Amino acid sequence: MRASKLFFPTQKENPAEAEAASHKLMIRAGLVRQLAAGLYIYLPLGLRVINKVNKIIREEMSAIGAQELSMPVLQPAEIWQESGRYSEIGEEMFRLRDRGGRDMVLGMTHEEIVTWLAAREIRSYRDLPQVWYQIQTKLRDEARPKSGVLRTREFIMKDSYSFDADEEALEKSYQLHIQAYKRIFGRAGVRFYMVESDPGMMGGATAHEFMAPSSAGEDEVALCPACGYAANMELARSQPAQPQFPAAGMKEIETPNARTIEQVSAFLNVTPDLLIKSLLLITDAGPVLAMVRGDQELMESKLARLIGGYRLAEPAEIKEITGAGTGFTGPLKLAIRKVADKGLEEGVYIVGANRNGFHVGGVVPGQDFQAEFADIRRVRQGEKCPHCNASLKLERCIEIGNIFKLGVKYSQPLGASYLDERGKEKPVIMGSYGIGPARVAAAAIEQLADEMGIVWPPAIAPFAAHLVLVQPADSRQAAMAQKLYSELMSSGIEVLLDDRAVSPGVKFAEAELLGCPVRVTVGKRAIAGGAVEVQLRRGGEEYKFEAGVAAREIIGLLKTLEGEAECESASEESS
RNA sequence: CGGGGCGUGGCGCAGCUUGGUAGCGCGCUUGCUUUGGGAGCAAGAGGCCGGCGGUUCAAAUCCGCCCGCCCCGACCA
Repeated sequence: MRASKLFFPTQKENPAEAEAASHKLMIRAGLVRQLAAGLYIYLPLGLRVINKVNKIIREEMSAIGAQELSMPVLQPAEIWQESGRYSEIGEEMFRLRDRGGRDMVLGMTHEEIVTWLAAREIRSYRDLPQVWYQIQTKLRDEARPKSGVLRTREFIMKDSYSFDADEEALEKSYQLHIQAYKRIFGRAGVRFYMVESDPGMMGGATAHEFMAPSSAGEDEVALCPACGYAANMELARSQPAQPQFPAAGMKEIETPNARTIEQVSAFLNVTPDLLIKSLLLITDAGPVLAMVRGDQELMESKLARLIGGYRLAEPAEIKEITGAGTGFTGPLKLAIRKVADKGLEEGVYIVGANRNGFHVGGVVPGQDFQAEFADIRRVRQGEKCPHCNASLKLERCIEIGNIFKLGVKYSQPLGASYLDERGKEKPVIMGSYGIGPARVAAAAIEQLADEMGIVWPPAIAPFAAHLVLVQPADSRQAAMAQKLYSELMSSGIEVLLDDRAVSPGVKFAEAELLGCPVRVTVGKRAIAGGAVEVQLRRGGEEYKFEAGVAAREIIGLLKTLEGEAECESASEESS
């Protein structure tokens, strides 16, 4: 491709609305343009990158026997009513009506549709297993689109769906996907972790996420550097250090005006980990008291899995339910549902007395009050791994892929069943597996970019080589560049030839901004010395190759680069 | 949905407090020069100041409503 013909509107300055590095650079390098909140146009360079990612995905999906198909984005609401998600999912789903007045939706995912298909076409155990996948547009009316291409309302997604006869076979499909995903992200050149995750609205028991470490990410994961334990914070576990507890034996303590954990601990001159933080919450089923240790925080998603949706009680409600003002809430003599963090099962604590100006010391949970004990606290950096006692590390990540064991969540309501060897009808056991190609590209930018611009992993770069023709008007330079260009192209190397009549500074700066793995310079030095200069975008290493062998050398260099750039799973790297 | 910020040529911004001629840098066009790190000189083009309404002799500027975009939080297959 000649730069003089390529549409790649670059910008020197960062766009005002961009925050994330990938967002700024994708706009500056002319990869994307924003149409509206969460809606992006992919320009030629951006599309090339997405297509590279998709090509890797197709190869690896095909390698595990998955078959590509395509499904409608516009879908009848009926199917979503049958699965139950029409009412479960709120405003996040785009809903509309066709001219005949039928309720329709725009697909945010395709479990329902693919299961509808399976219900009609899979009849026998002989038809199983199947893995079908699609790389298609999905739509979600996101509450808050953000960070450029990382969270959008319309996006391309690879989704695959496995259909198996039983749990054992599902496990096999699941493992195959894990392998494929590791190969895909590895080849794409992004660092990633595979972590345990919350199945959420997808349903099912087991789920994992593939997480690319980046400060631009929205998720946080807990990682054990020793045994490899890795989990999304939504369900990560830990063993916190236990403090020295005082003797048991309840006694009321006067704590005038000491309401917060800090105030009470300062007033009584004890560390916050000897207190219990009691939060009064309101659910549809009435008030719930949630308790965590004074120095810890409630992990709201963990609690929500246990008690459903909730909100904090208003001061008036606290007064009404506990009989005291805010800051003196505690579990004693309170006849409502109580959930205490598992870490509180042992120890002796100070709790609110449900009486203004008082706390109660020497309280033994499980003895002085009853509660459901469950893991509802937020894991903190440095706490001990639940498996091996090493210190956990917390890291922000971009979710680039996820895999779920769905079981019969969709096959049952939508009637996807088969006849087994004995002629008995059984539900198909399903799994679902997603990858966001745009997130993979953005994660690569986040992880590798420098002050000058993007640094693409070779496998997903829009071009393998960026050939800078310094002075197109000089016929000797033009001829040398043209020859090299043709040689590389005929060997299947994708080259961007910068033949524009702009100053050299612009060409070099833009080559760095675009981030292709190697830059080849043909200028007056190449004419004088007979050798072209080659510089690696990543690391900046420079080479000189004689004009006659330059093409061959560059091809060899690219091959080496691609091999080197393959990322192992980041978690395996550390173990 | 709650909280905050922003909206002025294509991009980045100033002007708004204290109402009166719309400005800067980059980019763009033309010409000449230049050509290994975002070139120089000269001449130009380009803006219903997000929208509607109000106050005023007069509104980018003051007031009200609305819209859009970004950030934090809630939400998130």
